[in-house]
Parts: sequence; structure tokens; C-alpha cells
Amino acid sequence: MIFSSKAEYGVRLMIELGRQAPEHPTSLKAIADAEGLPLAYLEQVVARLRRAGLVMSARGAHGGYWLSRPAEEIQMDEVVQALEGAIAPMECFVHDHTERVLCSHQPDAGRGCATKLLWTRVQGGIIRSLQTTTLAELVEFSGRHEVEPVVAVAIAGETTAA
Amino acid sequence: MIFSSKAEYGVRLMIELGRQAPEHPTSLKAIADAEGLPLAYLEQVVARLRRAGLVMSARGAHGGYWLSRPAEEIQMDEVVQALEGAIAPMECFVHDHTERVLCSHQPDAGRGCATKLLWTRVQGGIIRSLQTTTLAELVEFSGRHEVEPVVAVAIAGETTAA
DNA sequence: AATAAACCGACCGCCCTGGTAGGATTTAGC
DNA sequence: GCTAAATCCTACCAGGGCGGTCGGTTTATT
Repeated sequence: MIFSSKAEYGVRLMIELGRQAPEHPTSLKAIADAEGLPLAYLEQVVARLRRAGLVMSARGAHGGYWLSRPAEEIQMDEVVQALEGAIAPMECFVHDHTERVLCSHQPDAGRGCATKLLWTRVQGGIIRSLQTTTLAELVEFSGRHEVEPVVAVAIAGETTAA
Repeated sequence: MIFSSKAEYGVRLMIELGRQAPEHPTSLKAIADAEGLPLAYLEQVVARLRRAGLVMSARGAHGGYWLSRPAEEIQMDEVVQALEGAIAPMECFVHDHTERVLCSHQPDAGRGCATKLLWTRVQGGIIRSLQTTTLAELVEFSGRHEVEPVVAVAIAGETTAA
């Protein structure tokens, strides 16, 4: 429940685009069918990726979307950030201006904001793990197990446990 | 927006308890006043910490709460987990049983679930950063800047930027 | 007895999420 | 030029979770 479904859908969409030949436009309809996702909702998701400059598009018949850069050069923190907005573990990290009680950092400055220290570390952990993963890795991973379904499940299980 | 305010309030509460002498019960009222948080809501928050065995309580007049272990032995992943429930970056991580479309891991096992690889790494990053931070660290940090308010703000700002 | 506190469960308004609807615009192919 | 296929855009909506309140019960101290 940390990331919303926009992140899930968007990452899947990016992987799907990464599987296609570059410059060759893929229609949203094709992706929606392949992944079993609602087309109209995907439109909103891909709009964020486009505005962030991660994908490019061509309108009209035989139009579609493609990666604006090779998958090797796309770090996943860019993708998730485009989909979810700022990657922050706590509300006060993204809206410093709001004078909510949630973040006592500004108000009672007499005491160091210890929670902020904690959330800063968490934020670092998240961003680091996203930065060190490229889209190409995920594309490669998703394609590697297409031939052997049983093995694929086993490996995925181990990865989860680790 | 990754963690809810329960985490923020609960961590602050734990820090407050860590500042007190062990075994000496602190009333919720005192904490609520010190932190400017709603008492009735804090009750729900502290209940989670108690059920997780992180704090102990005494009822009646002059009752209150205290840490069940020294702050040095409390890793923050335990605290956050008690407050937020399972620490998972995506819904399908916590409810494997639900047959939602959100996680395609089970359904189309023919293809390796690449998003799961990503979320697993993120989860690892979060938990690691929480595990390597003890409550004692936060207590020490919060107390260090009490004397020099101006310096405290400056240091906190640097920590955020880093 | 009175007071101070932990404990418990029900309730409730607000906002965000996930999703739908309906259209406007652009392009390829005939 | 017409039609179909696609992107693009805006508004709308139901549901659920979150943050919070309230009233009351129980337990212990003084």
C-alpha cells in the first residue's frame, strides 16, 4: 500500500514498451489487452509518462507510444516519480508549506526533528533501490522466464523471500 | 504519503518514552500535550505498540506507558511495522490471496513478474533503512539539539538535503 | 469516595484512488 | 475526402481508508 496502482500499471506499461522495437509505436489498446488493464485508465497513466518525457507518442491511425530513450538509460526512480509524484515517506516532505501538525519540524524548532531523520533515511533507501534498477533489467527479467513457466515461478519465489 | 500519520505519531511517542527513565510510566496526556497531538487518537496508536509488545502499560492513577526494552535494542522496522502493518510497497505483497488484477504474478505465470522484482528491491531498501536505525539513535538526535535552537535547524536542514 | 488514568468500540466527514464517459483532434489507408 | 484508428482532454463518480471524535468501562492511587 506504499505505491498506488498507477505505479504498477505504469511500470508494466514501460516494460511492455521496452519489449518492443524502439521507434515502433505500440498502441495503448494492445498493451491494455496484453496486460488486462482498463484502456481509459491507462490513458491517464501514460499521460504522466509522456509529460515526464519518458515516452513519446504519435497520434492517428497506427499511432502509439514508444520509449524516448533506450531502456538501459532509464532508471526506475524516474518512472516511479513520474507516476506517483515526489517519492516521500511522509507528508511533510512534499508539502513543506502546509502548517499541518503532522510535521513539527518548523514549529518547535527548539527540538531536532528526530522523525525527519528517520524518514530521510527511508527515502534514501527507496530512491537508491529504484535508481540502481534500470528498465532494461526488468525487460530482460520478464522475457527470461517465458519458456519455462515452472522455473519462473520458483525463481520469483526465491527472490521474494530474499 | 508513503506512511500514514500513525507512523509519525507513533514514532514520536516512542521517542518521547525513550527520553524518560525506564520503568517510570508516562501518561498519554503528557505526551499529547508535549507533542500537540489529539489524546483520543494517540490511544489508538499506542494500542498497536502495546499489542506488538513494544511498550508496557499500567492502569489507574499515575499509570502510563514505558518501553518494554531499552531503546538501544529497538529497531525502527519493528515500530513502523507495528504501526502501519506489513511494510509492502504494493498491494499484492500483503494480500497474496486476493485475485485482483493488480498483481499478475499468479495468473499469467508464463511470464516472470518483473514488477515484483522491482517492488521486492524497494521493500528491501525500506526495511534495511529502518532496521539499521535504532530508537536510541532518534532519542539521542532529538536531545542533542535542545540547547541550541538555531544550530538545530541548520543541522536538520543539511540532513534533509543529504 | 474521588480522581486519574488505561482501555474499548462505535461512529463520522473528508479526500484520494481507481475507474468511467464522452468527446475533440490527428493521422493512415482507401 | 471519407472512414477508422488512435491519441488527447476534461469532467464526473462511487467506494474506502484516514484522521479524528465521543461516550463509556475498568483499574488503580490517594
